[in-house]
This record gives sequence, structure tokens and C-alpha cells, in this order.
Amino acid sequence: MKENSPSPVRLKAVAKLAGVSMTTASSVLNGHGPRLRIAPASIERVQLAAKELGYHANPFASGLRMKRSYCIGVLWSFGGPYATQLFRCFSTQAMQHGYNALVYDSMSDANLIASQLKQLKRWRVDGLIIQLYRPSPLNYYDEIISELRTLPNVFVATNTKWDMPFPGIIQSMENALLQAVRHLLRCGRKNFAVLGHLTGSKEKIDGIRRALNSESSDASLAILDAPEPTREGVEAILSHPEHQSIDAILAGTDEVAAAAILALRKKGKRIPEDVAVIGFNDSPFAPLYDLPIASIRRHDDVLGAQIMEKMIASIEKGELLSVETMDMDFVWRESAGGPPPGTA
Amino acid sequence: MKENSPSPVRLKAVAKLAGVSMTTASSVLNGHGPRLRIAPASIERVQLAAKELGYHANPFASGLRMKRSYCIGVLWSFGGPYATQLFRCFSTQAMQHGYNALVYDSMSDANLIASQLKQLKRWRVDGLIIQLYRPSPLNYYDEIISELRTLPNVFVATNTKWDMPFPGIIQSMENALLQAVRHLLRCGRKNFAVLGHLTGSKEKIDGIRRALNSESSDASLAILDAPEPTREGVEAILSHPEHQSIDAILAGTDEVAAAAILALRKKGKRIPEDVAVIGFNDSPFAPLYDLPIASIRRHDDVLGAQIMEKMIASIEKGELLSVETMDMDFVWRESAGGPPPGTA
DNA sequence: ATGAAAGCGCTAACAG
DNA sequence: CTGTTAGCGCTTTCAT
Repeated sequence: MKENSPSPVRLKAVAKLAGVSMTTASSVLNGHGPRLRIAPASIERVQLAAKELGYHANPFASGLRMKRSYCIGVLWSFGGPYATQLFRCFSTQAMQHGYNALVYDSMSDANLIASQLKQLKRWRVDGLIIQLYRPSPLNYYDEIISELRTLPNVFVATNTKWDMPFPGIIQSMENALLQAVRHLLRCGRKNFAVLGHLTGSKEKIDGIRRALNSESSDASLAILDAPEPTREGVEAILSHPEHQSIDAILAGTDEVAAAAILALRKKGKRIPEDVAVIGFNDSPFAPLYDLPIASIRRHDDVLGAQIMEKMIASIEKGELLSVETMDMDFVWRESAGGPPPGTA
Repeated sequence: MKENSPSPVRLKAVAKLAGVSMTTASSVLNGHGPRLRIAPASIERVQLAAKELGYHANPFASGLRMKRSYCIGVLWSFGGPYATQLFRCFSTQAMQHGYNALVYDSMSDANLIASQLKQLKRWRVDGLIIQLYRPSPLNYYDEIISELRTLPNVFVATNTKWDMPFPGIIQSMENALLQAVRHLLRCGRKNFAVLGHLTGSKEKIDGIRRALNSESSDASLAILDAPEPTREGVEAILSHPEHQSIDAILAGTDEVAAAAILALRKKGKRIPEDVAVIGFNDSPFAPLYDLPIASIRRHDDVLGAQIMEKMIASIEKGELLSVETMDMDFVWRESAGGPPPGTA
């Protein structure tokens, strides 16, 4: 199974072939040739030799010496239909720059994150990209944050502004929710409901409340907890007598939205005439239902490459990581009812 | 941003605290205590000291010395709705054993794979898990395979038996296709079609042909190329006059299946009465359409942990990696028509 | 049963 | 401009 692998080329071999010392070879290969004013001829010979032998520094040796790892840690809660693209961006982008992305799914769990952080620290990562949503209580992540302070080049992706001593990016759903709510109000909806996992929908609920307020609407907002996106589960919840007046549902995912549509129809309601339904994540399936499902979209797919790019610039050139905002979008489709926003 | 991190604990400190030499400390911590008959008292003191100081060996130093990396490479073409779970299994499982998973999305592209392999080799991975479907022409992967021979603990996941000098697992859709085809034939279907990306559906087409043969059926099989799973694209294809007699569609993904259902309905066909439709991947959305979509399911979710487990056993205990088969399943739902298989 | 010493492969002061 | 030298932190003979 395992054959005798040809022992990897070492710096010594390159130096010998180029007819210089290891020092010179090393300097050239690390790009210090010009700075140290090494003879152009030597530079070229070294580079040629390296290419010819297919030399690549042993990362464990140079890592040990330089006290750095050429590894970038990524702690992200992967979910939703674009998680794969996101992950792909991280690892591909890192590889293109000669780095390794050590990617872990944090599942937004503080204990898990703590142990993953420990592992990444052991590996002396050169930088860390971490997704950390505003916790409640606010001190929930205190230990993690103090741990982060000991790491270089920390970049945090979060969902909402929050006093957090790291640069990063805010992916806010505030604006998308505002658009969605405005649309629903314009269509005359009065009784809103949030449907889905309670855990994690706090942000959505707050956002909707704020949106309703800012539009000075007196519409009601019900919170329906649907842990699983099954037809039966959702049906049971929506059958409750208290919930019969609901005319606008914001679901936690597109799956839940689909289940809700099926359940409501079964009860004789027409979608979107009687009840408007909006999903979340804009999965590729959303437009492919018999009634295309409106959704709210996070632009994860372009995000990964951008963040990794910045990270590497920060590591290599010391460019400061900055805080930015990236809004999500409301994607209108038939299930939201009414004419699409922006139509006269 | 970066604070003065407390310099990490080194072996020296542990040895001093335990009152032994570095040698002894190292041996104990690597589990050689008993073998070297080190005094039980010393063993305990060392372990205590290590725990107290929170010592963890610098992986770069021990990696350099031991000529190994505690890293496991994963080259996989991530796709389908369960890709995230698969990825999560790989990295979590590796972490639990103190390894790092270096995961790259190979996208089944030979050039990409070659460059990713190079990177992994530089990193001296202790093992490699790679997804490599039977290529055509068969020698397409020759370079990659000869590269793989130079790596330790290679484990290949593939789709079909094929002379490949590595242990691994075969995820075969043969059986699932047979079940699906049998079901369709039992329901009296005569004109089959495969609908989806042509690239990558060769295996499916062959499997269906073999299934039809083994059932001695004279049903026809049309190959419809639908690069994108959009309503319009699929509609255009299915509107072609030649394709009006089709009564059973095996789609490349559940998305394509959904698009096909919409397109066919628009043309006045009833699903599943006039045309049976079967998707692929069994995405969580499949059961949530107004007409639940039958599908074919790959058990990716359990696969990742299993493979990684074996890999680590192979690295640490030299247990041989073995070749196994894992069948996919046909998941009946209403879109496939007829009574579910197994019903009287 | 334990410790001193050598060295994994590389890089960066420091002398020439 | 180039080479000699001294480690980075750890593991492992080999002596004691």
C-alpha cells in the first residue's frame, strides 16, 4: 500500500545545486534576496534549483523556527444551503496563498468553541476567523473572548452590533426584515407570526418588532415554536384555535415555510391570499415549489473568500482588519402575496 | 488587538515541576512510561504537572522530530444536502483524536486534486481520505494514483468497483437504481428518461440500463441534458415533441425533479399518474413538496465518522483499512406513483 | 530507572 | 554579498 516515498527535497540539496550556502538559499526563497542585496545571479540560481528539485520548505521546521503555523483557524456554525460554498471559499482561498484552513463547525456552542479554540491555539494558528453571534446574557462568551485576546489576527463575524473588541463583519438581517415587514403591511397583513426553532430566532423576533414599530403599525406578532420542519409538527401548531387569524408567517427556514404552506392548505386556507408565507435562507429549492417561496437571503457565498482575503492581508502585510456590514436581502416570490415590492 | 499571550508551557517546565528530566517527562507523556518501567511515582507526578500547567506538546516540534504531522488530508467533492454533515464528521472526529483534518473540496477535478495533493504532501499528512470516482478513460487519474502511492494510509471512496490499488469504500447506487426501476416497471412505466447534468450521470444511466436488462424489460431510456435546474430550462426540454411519451423520469437532483414536476403540470400532465418522477439525494425538502418527491439517498451523514475512525485506527494501530460497500437506498414517495414497494 | 546529548529542517543574527 | 553558528521544542538513542 505504502511505497517507499522518495525522501523529500531539503534546503541543503537546493543550496548545493545552486552552489550557495543554506543561508543564502533560505533568504532567497523567503523573498529576502533583494533586501539583503544578494547577487541577482545567485537569486536566479537558487530559484531555478528550487523549481528543478520541486523544493518546498518543510512547514514543521519553518513553523517551529518562526513560531508560526501557516494555518488559519475557522470556527463557524455551518448551516443553511450555502454552507458548502462558504466552506469551500475558506479552504480554497487559504490554499491559494499557501495556508491551511483548519475549519471546525462550532455549532454556536460555547463549550465546543472553547475546546476548538484550545486545539487551534496548540496549533499556533496565524489568524482566526470566528462566527460569534451576540450572546445573551451578554457575558456568555466572556471566557471565549478573553481566550481570543491571546490569539493574533482575530476576525469575528456577527449578526448585530455589539461591544466586542475585535474587528469583523456584521451580517445584519435588520434591513431584510424591514423590507419584508413593509411589504406585508402594504398588503394589509395584520397578524404576524414567527414560526420555527425558538433558539436562534430571538434576533428575528426583535427585528420584526422594531420593523413594526418603525412603521408605526399595530399588527400583532405571535411566536410559534416548531422545533422540527415536519408536515405534522407544523400542522399541529397551526391548527391551534388561537392561531387562526394569522395572515403572515415568517418561517425560520424555507423548509418550515414549505411545511407551513402544506399545512395551511390542508386546512382550506389559500396561500398567499389568506396567509402570506416567507421563508429563510433562500435555498435553491425555494423558487421550485408549486408556489414559489419568498425568502430572506444571507450572502454567504461571496463572504468566505472576502474574509479569507482580508485575513491573509492582515497576516502578511499587517493590514488592519476592519469592521463592515453586509445586509441580507428580502427575496420576493409569490408566497409573500401582493405585487413584488418596487412595483407600481 | 493582540495582547501579550502568556508564552505557552513547554516540556521543560513540566519536567521541572515534576522534578524529573525532560526525557522522563516526554516518555511518560507519550505513554512509554510503562514500557520503559519508569517509577509509577514519577509517572504520576509528570501527569499531574502536565495537567496543572495545561501542557500540550508543540505540534511543530514533535512533528518535526517524529516526521509526522497529526494531520489527515481529506479530498472530497462536497455536494448535495448532506455535505455539511459529512464535513462536520470529518473535522470533529479528527479533532477528538487530537488530529487536524485538512479538508479540501476537490470538485472532482483532476488538476485541482493534483495541486491539493501537493499541498497535503508538503504537510506530511499522516493519512489521506480521497473521493475518486471511476474515471473514464480509466487512465485519467494515473498521475494522481502514482502520487497517492507515495502517501501513507490512503483511503479511497468511490462509486463503483474498479481496479484501484487502495483500500476504501464503495458507495454504489446500483442497488437503489434497481429498486427504483423495478418499482417503475411494476407500475407499468415504459418510457424512461434521465434528466439532469450529463456530466456525472453516466453511472446512473449505466445503472438504469443494467437494471432494465436484468428485469428483461424493453422499456426505452431517453437521456435529457438539463444543465441548470430552473423551471424554464427543464420546461424547454420536456416540451420537445419527441419527449411526450415519457412516463418515468429519474432526475439528477431533487431540485431538477421539482422543476420537472412543475413543467409537466404546466403542460397538463398529471404527476404521478401520467409521469412518475424520482429525484436524487433525498434532500430535506423532498418530502415537503405538495407532492412529496421520491428520491435516492446516499448515507453520507454516517459515512464521514466511520471513515475517519478507521483512518485513525490505521494510523495509530496499523489496523488495515478494508474495502467495504455501502448501498444507497430508494426512498419511495408519492411522486414515484403506485403503491410503495413492499406493499401488497 | 533516569539523564545527557544529538538532531529533526529551517531561519536569522552576526561576522567576515 | 555570503557563510558560520546557534537555536526553535521535542524525542530518542545511549550511557549511567
